[in-house]
Amino acid sequence: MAPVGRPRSDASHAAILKATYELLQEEGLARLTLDKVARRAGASRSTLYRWWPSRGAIAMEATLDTINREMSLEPQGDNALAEYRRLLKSVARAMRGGTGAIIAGILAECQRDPETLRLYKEKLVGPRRAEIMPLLQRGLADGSIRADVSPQTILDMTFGAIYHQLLLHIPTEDAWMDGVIDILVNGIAAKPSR
Amino acid sequence: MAPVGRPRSDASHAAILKATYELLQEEGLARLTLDKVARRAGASRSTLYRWWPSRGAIAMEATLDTINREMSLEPQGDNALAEYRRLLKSVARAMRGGTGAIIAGILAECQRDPETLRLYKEKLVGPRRAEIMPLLQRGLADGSIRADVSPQTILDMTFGAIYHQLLLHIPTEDAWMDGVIDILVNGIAAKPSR
Amino acid sequence: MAPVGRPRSDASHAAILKATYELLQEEGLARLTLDKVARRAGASRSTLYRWWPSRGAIAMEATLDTINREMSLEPQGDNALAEYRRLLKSVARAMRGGTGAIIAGILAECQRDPETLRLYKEKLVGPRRAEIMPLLQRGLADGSIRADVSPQTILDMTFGAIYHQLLLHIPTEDAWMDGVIDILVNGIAAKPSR
Amino acid sequence: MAPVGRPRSDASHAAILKATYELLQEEGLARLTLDKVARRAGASRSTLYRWWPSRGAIAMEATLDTINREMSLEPQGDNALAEYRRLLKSVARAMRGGTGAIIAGILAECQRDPETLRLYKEKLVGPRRAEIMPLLQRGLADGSIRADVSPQTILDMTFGAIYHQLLLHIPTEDAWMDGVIDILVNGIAAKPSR
DNA sequence: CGATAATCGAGACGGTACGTCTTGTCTTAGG
DNA sequence: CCTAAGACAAGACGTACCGTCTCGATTATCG
Repeated sequence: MAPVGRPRSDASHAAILKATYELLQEEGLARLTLDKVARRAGASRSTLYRWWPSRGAIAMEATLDTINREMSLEPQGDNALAEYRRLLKSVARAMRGGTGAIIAGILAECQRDPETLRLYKEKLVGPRRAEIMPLLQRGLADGSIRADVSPQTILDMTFGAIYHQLLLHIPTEDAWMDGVIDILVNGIAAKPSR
Repeated sequence: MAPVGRPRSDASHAAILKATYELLQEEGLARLTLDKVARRAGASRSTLYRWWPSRGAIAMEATLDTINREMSLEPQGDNALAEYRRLLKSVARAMRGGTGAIIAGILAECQRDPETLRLYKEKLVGPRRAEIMPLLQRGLADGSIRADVSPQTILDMTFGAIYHQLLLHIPTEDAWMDGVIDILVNGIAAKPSR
Repeated sequence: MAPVGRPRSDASHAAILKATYELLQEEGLARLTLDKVARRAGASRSTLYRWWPSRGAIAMEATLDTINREMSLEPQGDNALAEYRRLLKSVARAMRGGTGAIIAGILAECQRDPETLRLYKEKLVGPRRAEIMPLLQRGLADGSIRADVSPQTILDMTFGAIYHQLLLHIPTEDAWMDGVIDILVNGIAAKPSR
Repeated sequence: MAPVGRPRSDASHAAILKATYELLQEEGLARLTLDKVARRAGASRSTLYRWWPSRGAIAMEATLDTINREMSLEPQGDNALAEYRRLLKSVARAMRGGTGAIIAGILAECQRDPETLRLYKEKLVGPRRAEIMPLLQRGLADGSIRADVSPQTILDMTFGAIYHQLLLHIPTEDAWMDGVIDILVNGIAAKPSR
């Protein structure tokens, strides 16, 4: 049963997300106003408020595609730790671009608006972790990762370190990432001989 | 050489910081307005603008005492790693209170105002790290910490993990902190036999 | 061609003018702030700024009705000079009330804001003069006013005298007005026998 | 008995008046702030407040010399009306320059501050009228001015007309002034034959 | 086909905070 | 006692966004 009334305009929806993403790259989330988005998208402010609960929500949806693409990992046959190492370096690299700044902005927005935080956890943190988790599970299963560490904590430390740099506007250099990974892998790797 | 003109009012200065701290605890930095601060402090807005460059700067100064007190570490004679472990748990504990939320707010403010970020690094991150660094240096010196890890990176990972939880509004439970410390210490500890 | 967007609120518009007029009577234009107007009118400051370029403009519009009503002249069949005499006394009388003080305030505001001066000439001086001019023209036509005086100058002198008293906060008493009219009429009346 | 303490600084006093006069010419009374005066005069704001009750008072004192000089009339042996005519034209001419604008500003200021109005009447209107009055008295005495007109009213009309033009920022052209004088003199001149 | 209903744009509305400016008072040190 | 310097409380200014609202116009489904 099709809904009654004029259907939602896909063109408008897309234009809004496009405008938002452009503005995010140009000025960052802190300087983003819904009015500027609406004007650039040729939309009206009411349309924005109709479909999104908050500025953070629009920013998140506008960035999700990019984020997912840049961070995505096609699993390769290596052992878990090697693969994890490769993954982290690709994440760090992705974060050096504009995407890192956008995520930092979203994280900041989460401190002003609980709804944005909720969405952030649901749409960004959750899926990302769900994607990586199997890798760590595999490591736990095959014994390459110590059995007594929580994979969640591993992820907390990983993303914590990366995001902390982002928030301080310090680029996540490869060398730095190597250091982090080194400590991390040493910390979680099962000790062969004990 | 005595300064000319009416001297700065200590009473006003103190009242402003007090009012700011109270408001930070009650509503958080996101809801803090200079007007509310001025009104509660019995000060005028111009006085605020005279002495502080931004909202973030006031918030930082108002919180610095508390932060420094809560995070301070009186060094004890243990070995470096044990002491570090104790330190981190005390930090995590401090962050569970209102102070954690305030710091998360400041970190968010840093994303909107470069000056606040500069002050944050200078007044908060710098001193804190300078305070802890000797501990890690001691560990490096006595061989309890692997010689090939950067103490800066250790701190990045430590605070990164803690602050990441803060930003996601997840309390830094003792058990979680134990897990982090465990990975960290294992990751940085020199392996006795290899 | 119907205007697009939400239409202007007449209620708000009226409430603003009403509030302005009340405040003008209570405290005068010098003490009038847009904030007080907005608050009393239950409007927002942005609405005021949207529709009026300046404080003076609001004050003028708010007073125009009253001024026009109080100064209006229903022409009577007398000869021109007699009618002019009656008109001036009615104007002087009107100016003894609060309206005179308001006009003095507007005239003062004109010295601080060119736009207000422009509006004053366009909305107040112009119409008023246009209304009176036919009377003087009639006098000129029927020979009761000397042909070599400019009606504009007559008006300059008339209103100049009255407004000068207003600005010095000297009530325009009937006796004084009689003196003015006497000089004026003698000065402009055609001499029958020469 | 000599007064105790540091004597009033004439240099400061003079510098303040000079700075005020310059600023009045450059920007007008409406844009004049005591702060700008103090800064340009190298004085402190408290010194201004010590010696003058208001902005208007400083402006008035700063302008009085100029005004008195520009408007001054050295009486000549003509008959009263001819002399009055000459006087008015000189006043009108003086008012075409910056002085006219300054007086308009003072008149405006009088609407916001009663003290300035009081001073205006006392220091400016009074002396000026006292200076001209003998002229009119002479005319009354020698019968060239009608006995039944009040000299005060004559002055009201004269200055009223001139100031009204000033307030509307209309230059007091010689031709216009001639028209005014013509009406006035005709209005007040004793009719030889009746 | 016409009624109904939801969407869209435009833009006005009441609010709130901003950062700046000016006012009049005060508190120093020093002449 | 006066002066320069300058801090202070107060409060208005004009601007910028916010989230809501009220329109006319558009575009679909359903009777």
